[in-house]
Amino acid sequence: MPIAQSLVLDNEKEKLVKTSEKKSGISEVKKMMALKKHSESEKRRRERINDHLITLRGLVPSNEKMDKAMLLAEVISQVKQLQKNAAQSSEGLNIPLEFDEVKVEKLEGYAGNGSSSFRASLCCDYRPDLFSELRRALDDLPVHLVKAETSTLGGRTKNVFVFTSSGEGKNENTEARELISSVRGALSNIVNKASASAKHTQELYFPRKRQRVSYFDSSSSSS
Amino acid sequence: MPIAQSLVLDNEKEKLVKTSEKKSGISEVKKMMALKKHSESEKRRRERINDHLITLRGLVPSNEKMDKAMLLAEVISQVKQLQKNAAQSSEGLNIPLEFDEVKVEKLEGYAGNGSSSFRASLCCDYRPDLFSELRRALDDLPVHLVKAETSTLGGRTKNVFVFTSSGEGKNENTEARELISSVRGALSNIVNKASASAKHTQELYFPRKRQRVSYFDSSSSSS
DNA sequence: CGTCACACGTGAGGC
DNA sequence: TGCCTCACGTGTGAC
Repeated sequence: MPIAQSLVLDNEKEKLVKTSEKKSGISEVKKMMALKKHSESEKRRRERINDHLITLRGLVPSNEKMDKAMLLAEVISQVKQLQKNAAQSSEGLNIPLEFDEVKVEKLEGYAGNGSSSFRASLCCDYRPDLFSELRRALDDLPVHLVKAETSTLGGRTKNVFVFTSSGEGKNENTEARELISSVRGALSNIVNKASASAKHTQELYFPRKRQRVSYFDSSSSSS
Repeated sequence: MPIAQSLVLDNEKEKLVKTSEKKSGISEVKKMMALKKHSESEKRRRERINDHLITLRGLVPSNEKMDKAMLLAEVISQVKQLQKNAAQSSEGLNIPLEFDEVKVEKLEGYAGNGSSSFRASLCCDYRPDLFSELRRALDDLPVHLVKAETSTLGGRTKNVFVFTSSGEGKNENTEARELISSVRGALSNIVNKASASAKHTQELYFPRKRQRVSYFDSSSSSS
């Protein structure tokens, strides 16, 4: 179709110059209006997208000077990171596992003063005397408890302790190793005692939907 | 600059016709190559951006059928939500406050199925019967407990529950409001009872260093 | 000069 | 058909 050269776009605003002769008139102007609508609506679309990108720029820590692709990459890593954290704090870390576990480890962060801090966790079936046993065990150890946290779900319980060594020094690493192993031993005893007396092994895990959750007691039938 | 009309774009592929006279030949070819480079580079840029958008599509819960703008909106709310959660769980959430507090709120994130989820927290002095009272109170309420978490520090305790409505619907918002207020009422009762019987107000807050921490019992002398 | 990132207008294809 | 979204090539301005 040799309509080429028939249209020249002026640099003036929306001026349409027709150099050919035949079939002039209405259809052309209609096309133009359609095109105009189209380009305006496309502009709106771009605006919408870019507004969202601007908003996102405000949400990521790193400041202005990033192009679109970098921004999106940042957002991606941000989301991944946050999701991981959320998953950790709501699944991995705080929701009791379905198998028994004792973990003791040194925390790399500072403890404030010189002494290092530790994190111990144990996961087992819940039983009423668990907490008093734990307290007794921890009182007997040369540790300084900083934080205790327990979560209970579906008859299982997970307990996390953060503590520092009581500070009666000798070599730091030696002390840390001894402390870790004694804490681990104490907690393991408790967990093993628990599983020895475990007869109420009902609902060790739950089918992920509509599970009935009892708070601090797996046997009471509740409401 | 009257270079206008000097260039006419043919509808043929990449044919550039110069209607003026001088300087024909090589420079035109160069221009063409430059244009080609340009468009290829633009294509790469678009690819980078779109790849990131694809990745993001995989990270948001809601599935495929969203256009770019909606996707970005989703990402924005997702990021905001996760940031809020992260802030909550890393700051205020886990360390018991030094003043009593009851908070119940609707969580904005999805609960998976239709029903919304809620977060209730209360902070008060620890006392031995606290947990059984809490359990009784929660059993009496039409809630479906998803997660329970308690932390204890310096004779104070903070308890956080995440739950969904039991789903016996009516209007969602109405139900949510009623649920929130009844949960708040129940928890407030417990906290107030606690502070009423509070005589052992020793060490309500601690000087941040070398505090003595008791696990689940602020009054017993331990060991 | 090249190169980069952005906005624009336009064609294609889906409802 | 009209309106939408998307990809493309190009114009432009900043280093």
